[in-house]
Amino acid sequence: MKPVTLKEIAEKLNISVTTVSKALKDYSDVSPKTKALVKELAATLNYTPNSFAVNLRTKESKTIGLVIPEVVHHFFSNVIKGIISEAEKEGYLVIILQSNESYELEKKQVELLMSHRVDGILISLANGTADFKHLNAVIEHDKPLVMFDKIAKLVKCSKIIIDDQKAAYMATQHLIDTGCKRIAHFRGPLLPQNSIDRFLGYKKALLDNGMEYDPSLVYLNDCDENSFDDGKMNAAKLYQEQKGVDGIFINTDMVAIGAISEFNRLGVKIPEEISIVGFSNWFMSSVISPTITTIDQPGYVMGQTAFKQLYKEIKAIKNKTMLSPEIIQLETALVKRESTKN
Amino acid sequence: MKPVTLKEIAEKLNISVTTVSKALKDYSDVSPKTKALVKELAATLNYTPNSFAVNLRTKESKTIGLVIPEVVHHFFSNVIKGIISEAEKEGYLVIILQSNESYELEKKQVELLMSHRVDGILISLANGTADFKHLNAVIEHDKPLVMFDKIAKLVKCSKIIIDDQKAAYMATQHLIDTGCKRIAHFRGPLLPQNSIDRFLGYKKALLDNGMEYDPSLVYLNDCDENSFDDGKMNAAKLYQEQKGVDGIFINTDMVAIGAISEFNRLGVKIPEEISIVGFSNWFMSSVISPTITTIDQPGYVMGQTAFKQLYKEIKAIKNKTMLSPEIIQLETALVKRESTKN
DNA sequence: TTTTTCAACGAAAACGTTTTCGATTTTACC
DNA sequence: GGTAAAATCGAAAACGTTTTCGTTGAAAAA
Repeated sequence: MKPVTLKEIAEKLNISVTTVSKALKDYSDVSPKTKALVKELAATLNYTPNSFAVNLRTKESKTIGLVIPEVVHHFFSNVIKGIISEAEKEGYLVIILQSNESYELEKKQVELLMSHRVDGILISLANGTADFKHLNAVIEHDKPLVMFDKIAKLVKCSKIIIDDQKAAYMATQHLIDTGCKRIAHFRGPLLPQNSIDRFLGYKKALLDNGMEYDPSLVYLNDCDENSFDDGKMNAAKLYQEQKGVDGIFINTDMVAIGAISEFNRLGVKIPEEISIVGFSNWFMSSVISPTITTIDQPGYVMGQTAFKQLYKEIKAIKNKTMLSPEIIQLETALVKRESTKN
Repeated sequence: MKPVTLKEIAEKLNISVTTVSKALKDYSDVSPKTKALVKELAATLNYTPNSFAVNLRTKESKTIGLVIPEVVHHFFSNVIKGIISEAEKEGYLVIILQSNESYELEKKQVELLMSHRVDGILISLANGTADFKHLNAVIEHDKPLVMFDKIAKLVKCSKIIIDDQKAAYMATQHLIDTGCKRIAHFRGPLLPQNSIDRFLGYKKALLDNGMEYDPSLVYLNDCDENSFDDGKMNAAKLYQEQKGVDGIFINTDMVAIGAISEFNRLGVKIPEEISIVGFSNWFMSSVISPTITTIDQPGYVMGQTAFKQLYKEIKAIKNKTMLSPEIIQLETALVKRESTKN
């Protein structure tokens, strides 16, 4: 059962392929009569343009690539959903690839997308990525690239982010406002800009409130991941060290959940003995006990915004107009729940 | 900065496009010398074949489509990951689309994928899907189609599933074994095969153990979704009705979490007063308090298996060999936790 | 030497579409 | 009736590959 082509329609109607093509695209130089004829036959034959041929001719595939560190992740799931839904509105399809937080893999995936000639690339960096040649290569090939969430400041492209520093400041300030005197920070992996900014926000909030900044209260992760077990381990360590900590600002809800789980096990009361603020506002943090005070990170909207920006740039390149990169900051909000006092 | 083509390589080397193409694909009728020459130049020029042209010529895109009800979902995230990772091994890319549990949208998405001429389609049905014309159309166009998790028995294609009935039986049996005398069931939406089979397993376990099956203890969902709020509502309803229920087998962990949250609020002790078994083994069910006894549903492996089967069928169609549809059942296991007695 | 075989290459068609540009016909205008 | 303008169509090139089938020249066999 072969797919029907323009040629077949043309032969059946005794007209040329050219006219058929034009009729279907409502060119002004084909008469209303033949247009009607062509469209009718096309409909009954169930004609669909061969997208391979269209791609070759138009040099675009109406497909974009998306590279994220991890698919199984509440935040990124929401981003994916935002991207897909927005892309669909413009007739774009989305190819998803993961980097597994590995620079090597991320590089490979970007190159794979380039060789498949997607119309643009959306990326959130792996925690380990410190070299940006693969990204600059994309830009040099005149292919639109938009980074979101985990970005590299050094790459000249549009970026969709939140103000991590401000959000972290807000989170820490809330701990201070609710009476915490000695506040620790679980900061996650070393490299990504996110971790750095959240740490800076934490530090700034302390200093602005005339509190001491004690580096020994900042707990790093061992690996490049923000995992449940990291939360447990850091919580256990903090408990052991007995430094009089009464509040923790934690990099990610997943880690916060691990910490809470460990504190529950150890019999540490939350928020009475230790208050906790997480980051991301996963669904999970609203159903765990105690529910977690956290920073709402708008994943869905970030996905939408990222695609919209990419789409703008795709169109710009088609029209050969230059567009300078934009940095778009999305709003975050503190969500107060049971893991902090009020 | 235009991409380099075979033609340019040919001109630089003063040979024909044909020979260049053959050299790169190691045809036997080109001399080792020219092969080396071509390959070297191709490497330095950073040649990558124009996939649009290759697609048009070979009539395949090395791309498959995936349609799922919902992206933001722990189980489906794992399936996606399994599919992507397996697809990558064979050089396939994955386009993801959602149906939002809507039949209309599902139909549209399938047609969209067909018009983009993917090499095959993987699908997990929307809860509302009761008509299968859009799926049969795929098969009639000789395009491989594999269904997983939420399937339709009536469609003649390969299916990757778990034995829902057996798993539900196991779950219910566990409630019985741990002393429950009056067991309710939250069954989820009406239509999907999953719900039906899990319900049947529940019922069979009761009868096999000489217990009464009471239809009034089966709670349906209002809408086509398995939501947190459904769990809360059904739990509240069950609490109000005071039917002496001491155990519940719940369709999905998400609903179970809602129910637990409501029981916690109402002061109902779990598992002392009511035991609960969920379904799916989400990560969340291992961190909530109490942790939930549940059925482990292998999402990642299901994704891998689904792609492998699709790949087999893609190859079969290329070789024009017939392949009859396969039904592959994956193993599930009961994960005992705190929401049931022991 | 002549014939046969084989190695190495290239011309050309094909995949199905889009678009430019020219050709033809019809209509409008004086 | 003649010319100009507008309406309608189609030939052909192009996008970049892949693959079939011939062609050439040289080596091997006779």
